[in-house]
Amino acid sequence: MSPDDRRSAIVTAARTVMERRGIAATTVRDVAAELGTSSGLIHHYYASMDDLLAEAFEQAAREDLEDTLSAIADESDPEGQLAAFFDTYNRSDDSGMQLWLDAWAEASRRPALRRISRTLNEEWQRALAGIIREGVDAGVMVCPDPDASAWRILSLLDGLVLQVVAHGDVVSREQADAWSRTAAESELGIRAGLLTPTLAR
Amino acid sequence: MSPDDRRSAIVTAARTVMERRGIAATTVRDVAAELGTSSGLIHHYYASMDDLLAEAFEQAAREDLEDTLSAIADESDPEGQLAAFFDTYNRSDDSGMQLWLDAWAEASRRPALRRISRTLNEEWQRALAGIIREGVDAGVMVCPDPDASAWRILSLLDGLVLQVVAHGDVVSREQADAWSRTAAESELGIRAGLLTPTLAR
DNA sequence: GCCCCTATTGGACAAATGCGCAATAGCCTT
DNA sequence: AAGGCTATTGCGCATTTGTCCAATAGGGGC
Repeated sequence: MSPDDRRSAIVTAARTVMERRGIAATTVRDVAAELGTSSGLIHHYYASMDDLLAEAFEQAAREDLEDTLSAIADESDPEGQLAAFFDTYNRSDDSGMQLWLDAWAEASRRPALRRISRTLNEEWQRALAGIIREGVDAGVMVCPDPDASAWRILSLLDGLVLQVVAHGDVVSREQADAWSRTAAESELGIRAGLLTPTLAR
Repeated sequence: MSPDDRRSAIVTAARTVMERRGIAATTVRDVAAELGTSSGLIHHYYASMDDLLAEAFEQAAREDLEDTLSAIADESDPEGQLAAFFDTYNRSDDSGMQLWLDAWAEASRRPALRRISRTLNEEWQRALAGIIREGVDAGVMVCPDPDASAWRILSLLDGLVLQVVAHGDVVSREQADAWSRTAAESELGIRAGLLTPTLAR
Protein backbone atom coordinates (compact mmCIF):
# COMPACT_ATOMS: atom_id res chain seq x y z
CA MET A 1 0.00 0.00 0.00
CA SER A 2 1.35 3.41 -0.95
CA PRO A 3 2.33 5.80 1.84
CA ASP A 4 -0.44 8.23 0.98
CA ASP A 5 -3.08 5.51 0.96
CA ARG A 6 -1.72 4.12 4.18
CA ARG A 7 -1.81 7.46 5.96
CA SER A 8 -5.34 7.95 4.79
CA ALA A 9 -6.33 4.46 5.93
CA ILE A 10 -4.82 5.10 9.35
CA VAL A 11 -6.74 8.34 9.78
CA THR A 12 -9.95 6.66 8.69
CA ALA A 13 -9.44 3.86 11.20
CA ALA A 14 -8.67 6.42 13.89
CA ARG A 15 -11.93 8.23 13.09
CA THR A 16 -13.89 5.00 13.40
CA VAL A 17 -12.40 4.23 16.79
CA MET A 18 -12.78 7.84 17.94
CA GLU A 19 -16.47 7.83 17.16
CA ARG A 20 -16.91 4.65 19.13
CA ARG A 21 -14.73 5.34 22.14
CA GLY A 22 -14.16 9.08 22.18
CA ILE A 23 -11.04 11.08 21.45
CA ALA A 24 -9.33 10.67 24.81
CA ALA A 25 -9.97 6.92 24.98
CA THR A 26 -8.62 6.13 21.52
CA THR A 27 -5.40 4.10 21.78
CA VAL A 28 -2.73 3.12 19.29
CA ARG A 29 -3.66 -0.52 19.66
CA ASP A 30 -7.33 0.17 18.99
CA VAL A 31 -6.47 1.92 15.76
CA ALA A 32 -4.07 -0.85 14.75
CA ALA A 33 -6.69 -3.50 15.48
CA GLU A 34 -9.27 -1.57 13.47
CA LEU A 35 -6.81 -1.52 10.57
CA GLY A 36 -5.79 -5.14 11.06
CA THR A 37 -2.14 -4.15 11.28
CA SER A 38 0.48 -3.68 13.96
CA SER A 39 0.82 -0.80 16.36
CA GLY A 40 4.35 -0.08 15.17
CA LEU A 41 2.99 0.88 11.78
CA ILE A 42 0.99 3.73 13.25
CA HIS A 43 4.13 5.28 14.66
CA HIS A 44 5.92 4.79 11.36
CA TYR A 45 3.50 7.33 9.91
CA TYR A 46 2.62 9.48 12.91
CA ALA A 47 5.24 10.78 15.30
CA SER A 48 2.86 10.84 18.24
CA MET A 49 -0.63 9.79 19.15
CA ASP A 50 -1.62 13.41 19.67
CA ASP A 51 -0.77 14.20 16.07
CA LEU A 52 -2.93 11.37 14.85
CA LEU A 53 -5.86 12.28 17.06
CA ALA A 54 -5.69 15.91 16.01
CA GLU A 55 -5.60 15.00 12.32
CA ALA A 56 -8.41 12.49 12.65
CA PHE A 57 -10.61 14.98 14.47
CA GLU A 58 -9.82 17.68 11.95
CA GLN A 59 -10.74 15.43 9.04
CA ALA A 60 -14.00 14.30 10.63
CA ALA A 61 -15.02 17.81 11.65
CA ARG A 62 -13.97 19.37 8.38
CA GLU A 63 -15.99 16.81 6.45
CA ASP A 64 -19.12 17.85 8.36
CA LEU A 65 -18.34 21.48 7.68
CA GLU A 66 -17.79 20.87 3.97
CA ASP A 67 -21.10 19.01 3.78
CA THR A 68 -22.86 22.02 5.19
CA LEU A 69 -20.94 24.48 3.01
CA SER A 70 -21.80 22.60 -0.16
CA ALA A 71 -25.45 22.33 0.85
CA ILE A 72 -25.42 26.09 1.37
CA ALA A 73 -23.78 26.63 -2.00
CA ASP A 74 -26.62 24.69 -3.64
CA GLU A 75 -29.13 27.29 -2.49
CA SER A 76 -29.44 30.65 -4.15
CA ASP A 77 -31.41 32.81 -1.71
CA PRO A 78 -30.26 33.52 1.87
CA GLU A 79 -33.36 31.99 3.47
CA GLY A 80 -32.79 28.77 1.59
CA GLN A 81 -29.16 28.79 2.61
CA LEU A 82 -30.08 29.25 6.25
CA ALA A 83 -32.59 26.41 6.06
CA ALA A 84 -29.93 24.22 4.42
CA PHE A 85 -27.59 25.13 7.26
CA PHE A 86 -30.01 23.78 9.85
CA ASP A 87 -30.91 20.77 7.72
CA THR A 88 -27.35 19.53 7.37
CA TYR A 89 -26.38 20.42 10.92
CA ASN A 90 -29.20 18.34 12.33
CA ARG A 91 -28.83 15.52 9.86
CA SER A 92 -25.41 14.63 11.25
CA ASP A 93 -25.52 11.92 13.87
CA ASP A 94 -24.72 12.11 17.55
CA SER A 95 -21.22 10.71 17.20
CA GLY A 96 -20.14 13.86 15.41
CA MET A 97 -21.31 15.98 18.30
CA GLN A 98 -19.67 13.66 20.83
CA LEU A 99 -16.41 14.35 19.03
CA TRP A 100 -16.97 18.05 19.51
CA LEU A 101 -17.69 17.58 23.19
CA ASP A 102 -14.41 15.71 23.54
CA ALA A 103 -12.57 18.36 21.57
CA TRP A 104 -13.94 21.26 23.61
CA ALA A 105 -13.11 19.52 26.86
CA GLU A 106 -9.60 18.64 25.74
CA ALA A 107 -8.93 21.95 23.99
CA SER A 108 -7.54 23.70 27.04
CA ARG A 109 -5.05 20.90 27.60
CA ARG A 110 -4.00 19.89 24.06
CA PRO A 111 -2.70 22.80 21.99
CA ALA A 112 -2.91 20.98 18.67
CA LEU A 113 -6.54 20.12 19.29
CA ARG A 114 -7.38 23.61 20.51
CA ARG A 115 -6.07 25.23 17.36
CA ILE A 116 -8.10 22.94 15.11
CA SER A 117 -11.24 23.14 17.20
CA ARG A 118 -11.04 26.91 17.35
CA THR A 119 -10.36 27.33 13.64
CA LEU A 120 -13.24 25.10 12.64
CA ASN A 121 -15.65 26.81 15.02
CA GLU A 122 -14.66 30.13 13.51
CA GLU A 123 -15.29 28.79 10.02
CA TRP A 124 -18.77 27.66 11.03
CA GLN A 125 -19.44 31.10 12.43
CA ARG A 126 -18.06 32.80 9.33
CA ALA A 127 -20.28 30.72 7.05
CA LEU A 128 -23.33 31.62 9.08
CA ALA A 129 -22.38 35.29 9.28
CA GLY A 130 -21.94 35.31 5.51
CA ILE A 131 -25.48 34.07 4.96
CA ILE A 132 -26.82 36.69 7.34
CA ARG A 133 -24.93 39.49 5.59
CA GLU A 134 -26.34 38.39 2.24
CA GLY A 135 -29.79 38.30 3.78
CA VAL A 136 -29.40 41.81 5.15
CA ASP A 137 -28.07 43.10 1.82
CA ALA A 138 -30.98 41.47 0.02
CA GLY A 139 -33.37 43.08 2.47
CA VAL A 140 -34.87 39.80 3.67
CA MET A 141 -33.20 39.80 7.06
CA VAL A 142 -32.79 42.41 9.77
CA CYS A 143 -29.62 42.19 11.81
CA PRO A 144 -27.52 44.97 13.32
CA ASP A 145 -24.54 42.71 14.02
CA PRO A 146 -24.26 39.61 11.81
CA ASP A 147 -21.14 38.34 13.58
CA ALA A 148 -22.77 38.46 16.98
CA SER A 149 -25.97 36.89 15.64
CA ALA A 150 -23.99 34.10 14.00
CA TRP A 151 -22.25 33.33 17.29
CA ARG A 152 -25.56 33.36 19.10
CA ILE A 153 -27.32 31.06 16.67
CA LEU A 154 -24.38 28.67 16.56
CA SER A 155 -23.89 28.65 20.31
CA LEU A 156 -27.56 28.04 20.97
CA LEU A 157 -27.52 25.14 18.54
CA ASP A 158 -24.39 23.72 20.14
CA GLY A 159 -25.77 24.18 23.63
CA LEU A 160 -29.03 22.43 22.82
CA VAL A 161 -27.53 19.53 20.87
CA LEU A 162 -25.04 19.15 23.70
CA GLN A 163 -27.94 18.32 26.02
CA VAL A 164 -29.25 15.76 23.57
CA VAL A 165 -25.93 13.98 23.17
CA ALA A 166 -24.73 14.17 26.77
CA HIS A 167 -27.97 13.51 28.61
CA GLY A 168 -30.33 11.77 26.24
CA ASP A 169 -33.96 12.61 26.79
CA VAL A 170 -33.63 15.88 28.68
CA VAL A 171 -34.11 17.71 25.43
CA SER A 172 -35.13 15.81 22.32
CA ARG A 173 -33.34 16.14 19.02
CA GLU A 174 -36.53 17.49 17.47
CA GLN A 175 -36.87 20.15 20.15
CA ALA A 176 -33.24 21.21 19.75
CA ASP A 177 -33.83 21.49 16.02
CA ALA A 178 -37.14 23.33 16.19
CA TRP A 179 -36.11 25.65 19.04
CA SER A 180 -32.92 26.75 17.36
CA ARG A 181 -34.74 27.45 14.10
CA THR A 182 -37.35 29.49 15.93
CA ALA A 183 -34.66 31.46 17.73
CA ALA A 184 -32.90 32.16 14.43
CA GLU A 185 -36.13 33.42 12.88
CA SER A 186 -36.59 35.80 15.76
CA GLU A 187 -32.93 36.81 15.82
CA LEU A 188 -32.92 37.70 12.12
CA GLY A 189 -36.39 39.16 11.88
CA ILE A 190 -37.68 36.69 9.32
CA ARG A 191 -41.17 35.21 9.13
CA ALA A 192 -41.92 32.57 11.74
CA GLY A 193 -42.08 29.15 10.15
CA LEU A 194 -39.89 30.05 7.21
CA LEU A 195 -37.09 27.90 8.61
CA THR A 196 -39.28 24.86 9.25
CA PRO A 197 -37.24 21.82 8.19
CA THR A 198 -37.25 21.70 4.41
CA LEU A 199 -37.58 17.93 4.59
CA ALA A 200 -40.89 18.28 6.41
CA ARG A 201 -42.36 20.83 4.03
CA MET B 1 -9.72 12.61 61.80
CA SER B 2 -13.32 11.49 61.88
CA PRO B 3 -14.68 9.51 58.94
CA ASP B 4 -17.04 12.29 57.94
CA ASP B 5 -14.33 14.92 58.03
CA ARG B 6 -12.02 12.60 56.15
CA ARG B 7 -14.52 11.93 53.39
CA SER B 8 -15.12 15.63 53.08
CA ALA B 9 -11.39 16.34 52.96
CA ILE B 10 -10.93 13.74 50.23
CA VAL B 11 -13.69 15.23 48.12
CA THR B 12 -12.25 18.71 48.58
CA ALA B 13 -8.82 17.50 47.49
CA ALA B 14 -10.37 15.74 44.50
CA ARG B 15 -12.07 18.99 43.50
CA THR B 16 -8.80 20.88 43.68
CA VAL B 17 -7.04 18.36 41.46
CA MET B 18 -10.01 18.16 39.09
CA GLU B 19 -9.98 21.89 38.54
CA ARG B 20 -6.29 21.78 37.77
CA ARG B 21 -6.07 18.65 35.63
CA GLY B 22 -9.61 17.93 34.47
CA ILE B 23 -11.98 15.18 35.52
CA ALA B 24 -10.61 12.43 33.28
CA ALA B 25 -6.99 13.13 34.22
CA THR B 26 -7.50 13.11 37.97
CA THR B 27 -5.77 10.09 39.52
CA VAL B 28 -5.87 8.46 42.94
CA ARG B 29 -2.26 9.41 43.54
CA ASP B 30 -2.87 13.05 42.65
CA VAL B 31 -5.67 13.26 45.18
CA ALA B 32 -3.58 11.48 47.82
CA ALA B 33 -0.66 13.85 47.20
CA GLU B 34 -2.97 16.86 47.44
CA LEU B 35 -4.18 15.55 50.79
CA GLY B 36 -0.69 14.60 51.93
CA THR B 37 -1.80 11.05 52.64
CA SER B 38 -1.53 7.65 51.02
CA SER B 39 -3.42 6.32 48.03
CA GLY B 40 -4.76 3.39 50.01
CA LEU B 41 -6.74 5.78 52.19
CA ILE B 42 -8.73 6.99 49.24
CA HIS B 43 -9.87 3.45 48.52
CA HIS B 44 -10.72 2.94 52.15
CA TYR B 45 -13.42 5.58 51.74
CA TYR B 46 -14.36 5.28 48.08
CA ALA B 47 -14.96 1.95 46.40
CA SER B 48 -13.90 3.23 43.02
CA MET B 49 -12.35 6.26 41.43
CA ASP B 50 -15.50 6.85 39.41
CA ASP B 51 -17.50 7.23 42.58
CA LEU B 52 -15.09 9.80 43.92
CA LEU B 53 -14.99 11.78 40.69
CA ALA B 54 -18.77 11.80 40.47
CA GLU B 55 -19.16 12.99 44.04
CA ALA B 56 -16.49 15.66 43.67
CA PHE B 57 -18.07 16.97 40.50
CA GLU B 58 -21.49 16.94 42.07
CA GLN B 59 -20.28 18.91 45.07
CA ALA B 60 -18.50 21.52 42.96
CA ALA B 61 -21.38 21.92 40.54
CA ARG B 62 -24.03 21.95 43.24
CA GLU B 63 -22.15 24.66 45.10
CA ASP B 64 -22.31 26.89 42.03
CA LEU B 65 -26.00 26.15 41.66
CA GLU B 66 -26.72 26.93 45.31
CA ASP B 67 -24.88 30.23 44.97
CA THR B 68 -27.13 31.19 42.13
CA LEU B 69 -30.27 29.95 43.86
CA SER B 70 -29.56 31.95 46.97
CA ALA B 71 -28.77 35.06 44.92
CA ILE B 72 -32.11 34.58 43.22
CA ALA B 73 -33.87 34.16 46.54
CA ASP B 74 -32.47 37.52 47.66
CA GLU B 75 -34.38 39.28 44.91
CA SER B 76 -38.09 39.88 45.12
CA ASP B 77 -39.19 40.74 41.58
CA PRO B 78 -38.69 38.39 38.60
CA GLU B 79 -36.55 40.88 36.65
CA GLY B 80 -34.20 41.22 39.59
CA GLN B 81 -34.05 37.46 39.93
CA LEU B 82 -33.20 37.08 36.27
CA ALA B 83 -30.46 39.69 36.54
CA ALA B 84 -29.11 37.92 39.62
CA PHE B 85 -29.10 34.70 37.63
CA PHE B 86 -26.83 36.20 34.99
CA ASP B 87 -24.69 37.98 37.57
CA THR B 88 -23.82 34.85 39.51
CA TYR B 89 -23.48 32.67 36.43
CA ASN B 90 -20.91 34.99 34.95
CA ARG B 91 -19.13 35.68 38.18
CA SER B 92 -17.99 32.06 38.45
CA ASP B 93 -14.55 31.45 37.05
CA ASP B 94 -13.52 29.43 34.03
CA SER B 95 -12.52 26.35 35.99
CA GLY B 96 -16.14 25.73 36.87
CA MET B 97 -17.09 25.72 33.21
CA GLN B 98 -14.13 23.50 32.35
CA LEU B 99 -15.55 20.96 34.78
CA TRP B 100 -18.84 21.09 32.94
CA LEU B 101 -17.10 20.55 29.61
CA ASP B 102 -15.38 17.49 31.05
CA ALA B 103 -18.63 16.23 32.52
CA TRP B 104 -20.59 16.60 29.28
CA ALA B 105 -17.88 14.83 27.33
CA GLU B 106 -17.60 12.01 29.83
CA ALA B 107 -21.34 11.71 30.44
CA SER B 108 -21.95 9.22 27.66
CA ARG B 109 -19.25 6.93 29.01
CA ARG B 110 -19.62 7.23 32.80
CA PRO B 111 -23.14 6.48 34.03
CA ALA B 112 -22.59 7.94 37.50
CA LEU B 113 -21.40 11.20 36.02
CA ARG B 114 -24.19 11.33 33.46
CA ARG B 115 -26.88 11.04 36.08
CA ILE B 116 -25.43 13.87 38.14
CA SER B 117 -24.71 16.11 35.18
CA ARG B 118 -28.20 15.60 33.85
CA THR B 119 -29.89 16.19 37.18
CA LEU B 120 -28.00 19.39 37.83
CA ASN B 121 -28.65 20.72 34.35
CA GLU B 122 -32.33 20.08 34.89
CA GLU B 123 -32.23 21.94 38.18
CA TRP B 124 -30.64 24.95 36.49
CA GLN B 125 -33.35 24.87 33.89
CA ARG B 126 -36.09 24.51 36.50
CA ALA B 127 -34.80 27.50 38.43
CA LEU B 128 -34.80 29.62 35.32
CA ALA B 129 -38.22 28.40 34.20
CA GLY B 130 -39.55 29.26 37.67
CA ILE B 131 -38.37 32.85 37.35
CA ILE B 132 -39.97 33.10 33.93
CA ARG B 133 -43.28 31.73 35.16
CA GLU B 134 -43.32 34.25 37.98
CA GLY B 135 -42.54 36.97 35.48
CA VAL B 136 -45.39 35.90 33.24
CA ASP B 137 -47.80 35.68 36.16
CA ALA B 138 -46.75 39.14 37.30
CA GLY B 139 -47.30 40.44 33.79
CA VAL B 140 -43.73 41.67 33.34
CA MET B 141 -42.64 38.94 30.92
CA VAL B 142 -44.19 37.46 27.82
CA CYS B 143 -43.46 33.81 27.18
CA PRO B 144 -45.65 31.12 25.64
CA ASP B 145 -43.43 28.26 26.79
CA PRO B 146 -41.31 28.96 29.89
CA ASP B 147 -39.66 25.53 29.83
CA ALA B 148 -38.52 25.90 26.26
CA SER B 149 -37.36 29.47 26.87
CA ALA B 150 -35.40 28.38 29.92
CA TRP B 151 -33.64 25.68 27.90
CA ARG B 152 -32.87 28.17 25.16
CA ILE B 153 -31.46 30.82 27.49
CA LEU B 154 -29.42 28.27 29.40
CA SER B 155 -28.12 26.54 26.27
CA LEU B 156 -27.14 29.81 24.65
CA LEU B 157 -25.26 30.80 27.75
CA ASP B 158 -23.54 27.42 27.91
CA GLY B 159 -22.69 27.50 24.21
CA LEU B 160 -21.17 30.97 24.42
CA VAL B 161 -19.20 30.41 27.61
CA LEU B 162 -18.00 27.15 26.12
CA GLN B 163 -16.28 29.15 23.38
CA VAL B 164 -14.65 31.40 25.94
CA VAL B 165 -13.28 28.54 28.02
CA ALA B 166 -12.29 26.18 25.22
CA HIS B 167 -10.88 28.64 22.71
CA GLY B 168 -9.93 31.77 24.57
CA ASP B 169 -10.37 34.95 22.59
CA VAL B 170 -12.79 33.75 19.92
CA VAL B 171 -15.59 35.19 21.99
CA SER B 172 -14.82 37.33 25.01
CA ARG B 173 -16.33 36.75 28.40
CA GLU B 174 -17.97 40.17 28.21
CA GLN B 175 -19.54 39.38 24.84
CA ALA B 176 -20.85 36.04 26.08
CA ASP B 177 -22.36 37.85 29.04
CA ALA B 178 -23.87 40.74 27.13
CA TRP B 179 -25.11 38.66 24.22
CA SER B 180 -26.89 36.15 26.41
CA ARG B 181 -28.57 38.92 28.41
CA THR B 182 -29.73 40.58 25.22
CA ALA B 183 -31.10 37.32 23.90
CA ALA B 184 -32.97 36.73 27.16
CA GLU B 185 -34.52 40.19 26.99
CA SER B 186 -35.73 39.47 23.50
CA GLU B 187 -36.86 35.94 24.36
CA LEU B 188 -38.95 37.13 27.29
CA GLY B 189 -40.24 40.34 25.83
CA ILE B 190 -38.72 42.60 28.46
CA ARG B 191 -37.23 46.02 27.96
CA ALA B 192 -33.80 46.04 26.28
CA GLY B 193 -31.15 47.03 28.79
CA LEU B 194 -33.11 45.89 31.79
CA LEU B 195 -30.75 42.96 32.26
CA THR B 196 -27.57 45.00 31.96
CA PRO B 197 -25.17 43.70 34.64
CA THR B 198 -26.34 44.99 37.96
CA LEU B 199 -22.74 45.53 38.97
CA ALA B 200 -22.30 48.00 36.13
CA ARG B 201 -25.41 49.94 36.87
C1' DG C 1 17.90 -13.06 -10.65
C1' DC C 2 19.86 -10.08 -7.27
C1' DC C 3 19.80 -6.28 -4.13
C1' DC C 4 18.44 -2.48 -1.66
C1' DC C 5 14.98 0.33 0.20
C1' DT C 6 11.17 0.79 2.94
C1' DA C 7 6.78 -0.78 4.59
C1' DT C 8 5.61 -3.73 8.25
C1' DT C 9 5.95 -6.73 12.10
C1' DG C 10 5.85 -8.04 16.88
C1' DG C 11 7.48 -7.57 20.98
C1' DA C 12 10.22 -5.01 24.65
C1' DC C 13 10.14 -1.20 27.81
C1' DA C 14 9.16 2.26 31.07
C1' DA C 15 5.71 4.93 33.00
C1' DA C 16 1.25 5.40 34.91
C1' DT C 17 -3.07 3.69 36.59
C1' DG C 18 -6.82 1.52 39.67
C1' DC C 19 -7.09 -1.52 43.17
C1' DG C 20 -6.05 -4.72 47.04
C1' DC C 21 -3.68 -6.29 51.13
C1' DA C 22 -0.83 -7.19 55.07
C1' DA C 23 1.22 -4.43 58.55
C1' DT C 24 1.09 -0.48 61.68
C1' DA C 25 -0.36 3.25 64.57
C1' DG C 26 -3.33 5.76 67.29
C1' DC C 27 -7.32 6.42 69.97
C1' DC C 28 -11.36 4.93 72.80
C1' DT C 29 -13.31 1.83 75.92
C1' DT C 30 -12.94 -0.95 79.82
C1' DA D 1 -2.76 -0.10 81.86
C1' DA D 2 -4.50 -3.21 78.47
C1' DG D 3 -6.78 -4.49 74.55
C1' DG D 4 -9.29 -4.07 70.49
C1' DC D 5 -11.08 -1.52 66.70
C1' DT D 6 -10.22 1.14 62.75
C1' DA D 7 -7.92 4.79 60.34
C1' DT D 8 -3.81 4.83 57.82
C1' DT D 9 0.29 3.33 55.61
C1' DG D 10 3.24 1.74 51.92
C1' DC D 11 3.98 -1.31 48.77
C1' DG D 12 2.80 -4.85 45.30
C1' DC D 13 0.15 -6.53 41.43
C1' DA D 14 -2.00 -6.64 37.05
C1' DT D 15 -3.18 -3.92 33.33
C1' DT D 16 -2.87 -0.37 29.95
C1' DT D 17 -0.64 3.22 27.80
C1' DG D 18 2.73 5.61 24.27
C1' DT D 19 6.98 4.89 22.25
C1' DC D 20 10.82 2.63 20.29
C1' DC D 21 13.62 -0.80 17.85
C1' DA D 22 15.70 -4.81 15.85
C1' DA D 23 14.19 -8.11 12.57
C1' DT D 24 11.52 -9.40 8.44
C1' DA D 25 9.18 -9.27 4.07
C1' DG D 26 8.24 -7.87 -0.27
C1' DG D 27 8.54 -5.37 -4.32
C1' DG D 28 10.71 -2.40 -7.80
C1' DG D 29 15.12 -0.99 -10.19
C1' DC D 30 19.56 -2.69 -11.89
